[in-house]
Amino acid sequence: MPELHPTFPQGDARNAIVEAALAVFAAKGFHGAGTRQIAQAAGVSQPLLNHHFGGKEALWRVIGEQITADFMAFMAGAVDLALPPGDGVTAMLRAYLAFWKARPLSFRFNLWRRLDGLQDERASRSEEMTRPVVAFMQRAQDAGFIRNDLPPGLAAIMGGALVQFWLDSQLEIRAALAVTGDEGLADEDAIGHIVRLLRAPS
Amino acid sequence: MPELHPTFPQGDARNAIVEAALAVFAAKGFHGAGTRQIAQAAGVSQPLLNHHFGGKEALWRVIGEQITADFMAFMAGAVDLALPPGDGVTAMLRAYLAFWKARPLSFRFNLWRRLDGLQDERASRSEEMTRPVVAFMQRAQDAGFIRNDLPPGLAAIMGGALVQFWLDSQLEIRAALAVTGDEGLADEDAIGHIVRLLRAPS
DNA sequence: GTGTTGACTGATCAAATGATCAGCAGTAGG
DNA sequence: CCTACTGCTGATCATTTGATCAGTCAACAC
Repeated sequence: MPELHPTFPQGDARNAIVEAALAVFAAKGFHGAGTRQIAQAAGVSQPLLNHHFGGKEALWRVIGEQITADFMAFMAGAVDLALPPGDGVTAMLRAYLAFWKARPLSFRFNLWRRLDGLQDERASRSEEMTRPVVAFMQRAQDAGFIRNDLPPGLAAIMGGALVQFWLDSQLEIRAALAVTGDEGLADEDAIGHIVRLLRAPS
Repeated sequence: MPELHPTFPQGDARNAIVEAALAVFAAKGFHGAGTRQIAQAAGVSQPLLNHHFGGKEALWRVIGEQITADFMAFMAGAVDLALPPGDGVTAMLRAYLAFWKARPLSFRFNLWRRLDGLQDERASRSEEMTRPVVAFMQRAQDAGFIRNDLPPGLAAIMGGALVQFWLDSQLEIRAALAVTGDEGLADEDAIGHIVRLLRAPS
């Protein structure tokens, strides 16, 4: 089952290359991944990769854009403005977590991308990704659900950061919990804790 | 001014290599960095790098361990068990932020390391790094300063995660704040917000 | 049939990689 | 003076890198 939405309906080899490249890039990053390894994982010859994408860097960029597009589409469907603020915030964080949890390779690819990527690309991307979320958070804040002692943009992005952290650092989290003998937490518990941090004190 | 504590008192070239390697590794990661580029930045010949460290990978490991050691030493001096819980938590987060803020190269190196590094290395490292912090957080929780509706380990590590996020994502934070016309925040404001999230409701 | 187009591959290229080796200079010990 | 050792370098190694090129093959148009 492919992690990425197919780029071309019938482009068999092409999609195979994209999926294989995603896996290799996610594991070793841009510089660590070799075109031959990608080609082998895709079951095609190495020149074919250049034939379809024009080069390793272009392939990298195609994958990155595909992930962003998938994410935007998913979130657009998950953010429901009709929901009451409380449920809405929870649903949003839950969707965010579910999306990446279902796409571990894309998640790791994005981690690499953040280190490699150029600054301006990063800024514009985050701008477009956070805008709707911030607006939603402000609404929840106005409704008295989210604490109002911090800017809505910060509340929104901190929620995202904590979910990101939850996804990224299971190892560290488990270690920290073990210090006091606590056991691991389920995803739903994590969402609950994060929402509670952001809630207005009742 | 070197970012790393000198490894050898008089090892002139050796320390130059370490500093140069830190810079190049931080910029491009392990696979993106070339030994020739490191040598050139250090003002020495490329074979000298092998002569002193035995290889690129060993050099990478030396730097990583040096950063961890510096961090541990710094935090040990910054965590003051005599402080009242509230001030102690604030001081701890402030120290954490100050340490990495003063060492942007080391910070970025560590980001790379987290992606490259082997899992077991990661686990043991985080284990040893978080243990004292968790213990401290539990004390602050018992004293009623930190909210008690989440495990102390989670409180400790979430505080760290938010500071980390603050350091790592200035770009995204600025973008999110701009959506509602808010301007940037000072470090001290960030610390304040983070502590407030973790505080017990009064 | 012929011609054309596009997907695809094996062979190969120039460049860059990390590592190695022989040797140079300086210095300390005898 | 000789030896030994250490810090250091230029030259060079084998390997791997991403990219290119010529050419095969099948599908399709006419």
